[in-house]
Amino acid sequence: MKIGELAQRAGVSVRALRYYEEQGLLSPERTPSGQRRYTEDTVEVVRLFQQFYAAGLSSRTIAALLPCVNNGRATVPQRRMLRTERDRLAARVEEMTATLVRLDQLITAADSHGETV
Amino acid sequence: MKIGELAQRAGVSVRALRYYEEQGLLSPERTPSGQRRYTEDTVEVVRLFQQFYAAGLSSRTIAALLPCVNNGRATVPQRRMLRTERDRLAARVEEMTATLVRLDQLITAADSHGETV
DNA sequence: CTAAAGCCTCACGCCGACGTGAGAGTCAAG
DNA sequence: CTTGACTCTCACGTCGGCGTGAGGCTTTAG
Repeated sequence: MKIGELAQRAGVSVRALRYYEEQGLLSPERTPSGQRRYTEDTVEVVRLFQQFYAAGLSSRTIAALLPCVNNGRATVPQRRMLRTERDRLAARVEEMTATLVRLDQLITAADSHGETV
Repeated sequence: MKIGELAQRAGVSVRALRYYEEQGLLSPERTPSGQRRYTEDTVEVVRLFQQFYAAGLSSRTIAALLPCVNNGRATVPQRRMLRTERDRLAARVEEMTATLVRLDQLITAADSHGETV
């Protein structure tokens, strides 16, 4: 499929797709005239990228996870990477959960303090 | 206390403290010569800021939460803000947890695929 | 008293994930 | 065969949270 359709179906901008390619995350075929042609599975892959970006992973990190995403395979150091990133993400989730608790404390404090200030 | 001490005790840079002030997060007293003087409680406040920043909140958002942080009080719209931000954060935590699960899937897939590729 | 350390205010630099034209080629429909 | 919708490649702009000097006062230790 062409870049416009992929963009729409994956919920990102055309610019973003070109950027992902620049970062080594996508390598679409090209027509003789130079236009990009993507396969169906790319839709899901791009959505996964979005999820990773949203989780705070960088292009570099995502690029490093690519062998797993594409093949389901990975060398030993790649698997170490995977676990490292997993742990990093888990730590961030814990931090944010703690922050959530703090916010809740602030809310209950504010609520109990003055009801209709 | 002076800015350098606060920076060290709160674990941020002097530049960061000046930046927080620029964003309306801090309003320290000034000596006649213009130097900033902070109170003890500011140490904890700054740490809270760091926690909020780490959770992805912006300066604007943190500024909006200030009345609660400082007074434990808030007007009705401020409390709405608080809840909105809480919900936003909660949503992000859920997203990231989902991403964590995805990563775990990738890991187990990679592990079960080829043991010592 | 003097030197070093710390503080002050500009104000430009950086990085990452794109946005946003500019200018030009390409492709399907009428 | 033209028109309008897409696509291409530069390449600069943006935003947020600071880093990093520059140039100049102030405070503190010896």
